[in-house]
Amino acid sequence: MAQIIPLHRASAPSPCDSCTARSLTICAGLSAADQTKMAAHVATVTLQPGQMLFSEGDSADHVYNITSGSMSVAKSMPDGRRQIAGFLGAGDFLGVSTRAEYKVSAEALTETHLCRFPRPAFARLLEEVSCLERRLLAVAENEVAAAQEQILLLGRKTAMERIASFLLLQAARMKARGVTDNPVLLPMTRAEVGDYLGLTIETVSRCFTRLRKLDVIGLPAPDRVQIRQVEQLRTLSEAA
Amino acid sequence: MAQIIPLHRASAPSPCDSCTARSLTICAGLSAADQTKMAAHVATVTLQPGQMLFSEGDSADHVYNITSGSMSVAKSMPDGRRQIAGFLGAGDFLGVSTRAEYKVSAEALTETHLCRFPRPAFARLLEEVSCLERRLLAVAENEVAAAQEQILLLGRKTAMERIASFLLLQAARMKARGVTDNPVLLPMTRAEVGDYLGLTIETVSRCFTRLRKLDVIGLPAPDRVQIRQVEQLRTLSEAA
DNA sequence: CGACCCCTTGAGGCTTCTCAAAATCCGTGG
DNA sequence: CCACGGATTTTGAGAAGCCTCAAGGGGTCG
Repeated sequence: MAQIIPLHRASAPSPCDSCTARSLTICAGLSAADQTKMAAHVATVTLQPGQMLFSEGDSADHVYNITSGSMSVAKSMPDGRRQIAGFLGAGDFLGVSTRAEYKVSAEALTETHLCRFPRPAFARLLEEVSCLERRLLAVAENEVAAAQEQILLLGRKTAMERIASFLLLQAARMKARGVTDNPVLLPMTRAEVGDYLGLTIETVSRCFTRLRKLDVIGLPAPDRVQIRQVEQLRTLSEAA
Repeated sequence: MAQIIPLHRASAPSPCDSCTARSLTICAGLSAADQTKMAAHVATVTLQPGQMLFSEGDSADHVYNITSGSMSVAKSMPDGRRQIAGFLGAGDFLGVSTRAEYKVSAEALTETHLCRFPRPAFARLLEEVSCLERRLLAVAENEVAAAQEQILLLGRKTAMERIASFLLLQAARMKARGVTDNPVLLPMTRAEVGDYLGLTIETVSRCFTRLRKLDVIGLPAPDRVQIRQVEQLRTLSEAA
């Protein structure tokens, strides 16, 4: 279980202009003038593994953009059952929705750096930077498509199909980010994979073992998955 | 199983200005001039129950807005397993995502009327009507939040919890639309409820029966659910 | 070296699915 | 108005997949 550490325990936000220049995807392609406008409002936040950025029900005061690292976005039930809705990485947004409260919790998986915008500043930014809205809309549409895929996975796929789909998805995401996609890196624990796929850690572990015995994957380390037979994995991701 | 009827078998699209004036939510609050701009590009489409508007993989040539009726948005697997990602009603959008192909199928549950925008016209509209993008962003954010709720339901809730959550959600949606929210109307079959909740029709039916025997709900007709004990239903929606 | 955490493996139980059949609803036509 | 046929819903019995509970490795860090 993740520790819940108040945000102020994280390294204090500080003025930041490098994040816009480096890897804030939203800024890629913006004019220099627009980038400057954004940088003026930006602060950085650093989180250690297991630290919460915000929790379900917290007042939604800020919008965040991940500079580096990886996070999970989750919802919980009163009895402790948890479901991770998605994993986020560099360039992804948190808290864009215009609500009074966050509807999900956000937790760091690895050391993570974020850009933080106070909501009013972010709203002003939307006015000033004309193409920002278009970008956010495209991002949101992608999120919807990813969520629909996840809904199919959770509603209709078997444990093995979920694991196979997950590995392929993770590989595709790494490739899209320009990182080596084989072996696949899993910056999350088995518990987090399970909470993402709607399974228990035991079932996740058993599926990995079965895939290894079938020689479809290799497991050089618990957080490293060597894909040996992509086609077989693809078949397993939708075979009944 | 829904019949697959090519779109051209539906009533032919025809010029439409009434739909913008009446219930096209996107237009509510727009200036008269902006509404006129939109109407110029709009055609209407009418679908009968079971008719497909488009299927997964179809070329995404149009954007739609539902004027009246209800539809389902679904994804399928090669072996026929189907998962409904959501139900849509008056005011909801279809096909906003800027992709070459639709990633889901859209099917009418009841007789449905839609406004249809050719994609290029819709893109122009985004330029011309300044507040449209903001609206679409808000809509997309709501879709993401709804999808996350659905992900929690599919990943972690029991059959009974899913049914209870579904009934409460359906009641809330009807209330939001200004329709009577008790009894709840279910414009979809048990098969569609099952495909939405990741269950079989038998399990859906058994849960309804159990709720009826507990006197939590009444079933005056298969498509009508009288909620007798809201609090009990709320408890059941997250009790293990 | 030992404690802790995470991962793996095993045995048994429970929820849900599958397969099958009966009951109900609904539109059609006599 | 009633009888009929098809589709939908309900109910039942048995099977299967995943979860729960429990114990045993393996790695890391103090």
